[in-house]
Amino acid sequence: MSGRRRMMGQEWHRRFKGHGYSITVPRKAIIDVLHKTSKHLSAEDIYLEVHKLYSQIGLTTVYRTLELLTEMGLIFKFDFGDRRARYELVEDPKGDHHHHLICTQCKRVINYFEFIKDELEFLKRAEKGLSEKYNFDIKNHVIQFYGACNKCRKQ
Amino acid sequence: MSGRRRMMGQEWHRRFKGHGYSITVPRKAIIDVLHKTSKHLSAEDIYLEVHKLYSQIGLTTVYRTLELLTEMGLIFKFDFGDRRARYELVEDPKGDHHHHLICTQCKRVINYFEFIKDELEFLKRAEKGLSEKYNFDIKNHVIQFYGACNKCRKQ
DNA sequence: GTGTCTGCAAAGTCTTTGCACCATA
DNA sequence: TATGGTGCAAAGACTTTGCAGACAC
Repeated sequence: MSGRRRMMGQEWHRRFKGHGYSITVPRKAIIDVLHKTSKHLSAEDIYLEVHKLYSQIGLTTVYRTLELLTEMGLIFKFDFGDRRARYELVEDPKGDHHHHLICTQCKRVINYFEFIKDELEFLKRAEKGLSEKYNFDIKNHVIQFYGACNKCRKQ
Repeated sequence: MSGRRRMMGQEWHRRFKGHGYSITVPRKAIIDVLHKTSKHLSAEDIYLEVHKLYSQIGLTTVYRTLELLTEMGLIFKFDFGDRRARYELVEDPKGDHHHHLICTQCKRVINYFEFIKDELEFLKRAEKGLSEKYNFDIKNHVIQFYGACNKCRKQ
């Protein structure tokens, strides 16, 4: 794995400009927070974190930025069943591609990193076929497994 | 395809009992609505539909039933980006397994039915491996592709 | 300089909860 | 008949919107 794939400052800049948006302090701060974690943060989590460095940045801006990033396909917006949206960088901070196991009872979410190679083979074919058939520009994908976690299945 | 796989009355009954719940008129009505569509209905959509036959059934019951069914793993709860939850039977009404292409710009959702066989091979391995490693009882899975639909990519 | 972005406060909207009554097993 | 289910109304919580001032390029 030569060359770090994760987007650095310049890259974000380019993407923002490409979409006609400008880079601002709040937006950069929010991206940084997402960069530094592998947790599934809610808008408020992010707000609180950003607030430590830039106390003047408001929750509204966080929501607006997250919507922007979601639309650009730079972050994922999840709904794991507790009723607040959770956000995650599409490009994992550590460069590790992962997906989720979600317990439908206790709502616990487990990140898993296995079977990525198997996944790739399948995805390569599917993405190619689907984007041609539906004329759809596929940027990202999500795979989730639902069921009962070790604690809940005992009950 | 011998033997219809979709759950009939008896089967739902059994599953409800298994979880300690009872079958009631509202619950059956809600399941029926989901059975008869391949659309992604919101709680209110379902309420309105159920209301045609049973005008006394309230929106609250719809929400409570949907939560129950989600927890039991009988339906999926999606968040496609407009801000209301959408529900779908895990076992497709027509018996057709499908997944979604989601446009992050206009929020359009396309059901696709291709590559299910490829998917199966990959899933079989992943599910086995993951459920063993995490001691997780996998019941369902979701695969989604995000990007720009044919209309939005032109812009 | 000009269009975009931001913050605050207020409003929205989907979803959940409290409580008394009713239905299921 | 006892426990769980339902409906209504009210509350709750996350998220969005309006508007004036500030900022990016």
